[in-house]
Amino acid sequence: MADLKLKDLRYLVALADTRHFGRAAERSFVSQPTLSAQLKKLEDYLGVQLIERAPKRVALTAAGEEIVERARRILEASEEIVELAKGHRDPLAGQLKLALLPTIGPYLLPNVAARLRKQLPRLELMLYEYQTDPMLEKLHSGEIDVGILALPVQMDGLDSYELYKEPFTVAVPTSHKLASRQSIKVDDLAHETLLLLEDGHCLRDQALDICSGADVNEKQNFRGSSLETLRQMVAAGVGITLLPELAGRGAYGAARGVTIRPFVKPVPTRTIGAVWRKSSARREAILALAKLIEAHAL
Amino acid sequence: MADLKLKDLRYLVALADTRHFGRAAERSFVSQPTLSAQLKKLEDYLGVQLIERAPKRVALTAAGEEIVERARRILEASEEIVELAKGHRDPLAGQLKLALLPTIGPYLLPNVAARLRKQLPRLELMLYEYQTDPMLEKLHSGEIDVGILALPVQMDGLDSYELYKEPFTVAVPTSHKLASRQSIKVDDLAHETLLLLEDGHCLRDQALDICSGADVNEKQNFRGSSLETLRQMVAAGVGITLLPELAGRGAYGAARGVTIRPFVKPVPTRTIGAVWRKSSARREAILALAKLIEAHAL
DNA sequence: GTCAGCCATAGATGTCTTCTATGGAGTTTA
DNA sequence: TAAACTCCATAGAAGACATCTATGGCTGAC
Repeated sequence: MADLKLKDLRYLVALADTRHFGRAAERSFVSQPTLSAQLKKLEDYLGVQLIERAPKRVALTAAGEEIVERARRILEASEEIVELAKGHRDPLAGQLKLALLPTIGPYLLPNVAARLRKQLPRLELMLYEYQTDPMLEKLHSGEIDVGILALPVQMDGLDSYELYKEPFTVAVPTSHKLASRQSIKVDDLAHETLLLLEDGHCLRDQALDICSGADVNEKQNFRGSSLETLRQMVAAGVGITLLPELAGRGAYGAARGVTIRPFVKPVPTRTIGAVWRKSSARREAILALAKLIEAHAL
Repeated sequence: MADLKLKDLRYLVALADTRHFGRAAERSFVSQPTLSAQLKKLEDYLGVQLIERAPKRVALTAAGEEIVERARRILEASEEIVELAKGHRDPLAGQLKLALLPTIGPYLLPNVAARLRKQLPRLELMLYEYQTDPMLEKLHSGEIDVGILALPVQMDGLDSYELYKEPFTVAVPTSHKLASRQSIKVDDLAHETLLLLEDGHCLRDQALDICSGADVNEKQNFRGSSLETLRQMVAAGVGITLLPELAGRGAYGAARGVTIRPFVKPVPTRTIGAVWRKSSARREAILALAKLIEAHAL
């Protein structure tokens, strides 16, 4: 046997309101026989008479009254679902869980935060910081919607969008001999003491990769836990380090005792991109966000 | 466009539980393509993507999660309706609003109350006392389900069942000359002072009708408001009255100073019946009640 | 590279809602 | 008292839509 249908409940409530089959049918945009027959089926299905049909008087039985009451609640809740869905229709609204690399987040966000609020006002960003591998895991598991990291990464099931190419810069103590140069070659780093982040930070590998040609010495027994740690170490004269350009600019860049110098061409860079699940329903919001960052990151 | 269907919500909840189209379909007793297509239609109708479809991973969007939550509530409530209906299926259960004439109620109920509780234990009787006309009104309006009164009455839209024929008896002061008779003829009432109920009581009209042949005098400036008032007046020697047989028996019948005597044949009687709306859904319970009264009233 | 798992699509089928037309009971009006 | 009207139920036809089986396509695993 068929089961309960919302439509039938609507018919029943319409009848309860009008106490008249014809007008209830009209209100339900169906013919009177349709409403009549469907309500009879509803009674058959429930095994209870809901309606007293008298020539000039339609009334509900006790069972009918109780069921109408619940039917109203159900119909209200079903309307809520529709309304709720309406609220979710705007692809540029709602929560978007965004993760950034620790070497990107604090330096990129100040550049785009204001524009974000203006251009995507209904997008509620939830911010997280993860290193590449945990970020990819949380992306796959659905914990976050989009990650901003250094490309390339393993892309199975993921889509990506290239945001910008970020030049590396060299950070040296202000008193260092390289501080007087306008720009620096990779070979100039030979025999320098290089300060690097701890394992897990992709920036560590990128820096090592850049310096693989030159004969540099990584400072032993030291692993910085953040770029700010590195910066302070450089200021203290312990060694030099490589900083992504964004990290060398703005409020953070002006640290005392540290001088930032660009590389000469070909400037080593890293590619920053946004990554999300191919199957993500937030693709549209993510692309809007990505394009905004692309345009205003640097 | 079609509207929300409970079945679709069931599919969605099944998918939320299993996170697998095939198993959700199995749990819903439909094929996988059916569930797939219906959920897509649901998304189209709501205008929101509810499901992230990835090769090895089915997940819900934020909208999906919220809607599933409400869908669960709706489905629970719809189950409640079915359960509620089940509880109303027993035609011999539930409330039954029963009205009796004031000249019947106190005398009939003691005879049947015990049997009622035993034979119709799930029937919850709500008792009322009304005179004939208000009773018929409340019957038509649906305020009460069944009335017990003296037939015949105006039967438009009503059904009736004859319960019993109630003989009238004569109540006289014990010191009255008629008290010594074994039985009484209507003509014996000639020149007696007759005590009657106030207007509105059908018993008043019945008594007047019976006595219309004899030359009796209704006590002026007096109208009893209940049979008990009349009985006390008789005991006080003010006059005589007619009592329905049930009112002359049992606990009430034994009042001091009052003697009850039967009429000789043809004994005047009134016909007591049950009356209900032709359209009433409680017909079955009413008939069961009526047959019980018919068997055990006298 | 092949295989298995899984969801989407296509086309056919059948159920069930819905319609119009009509019947029948009851009430009101001429 | 008959006729017209109101209102709900029934009948039969038409149409909409959910459902099925078969199949395709994509992905991840061995």
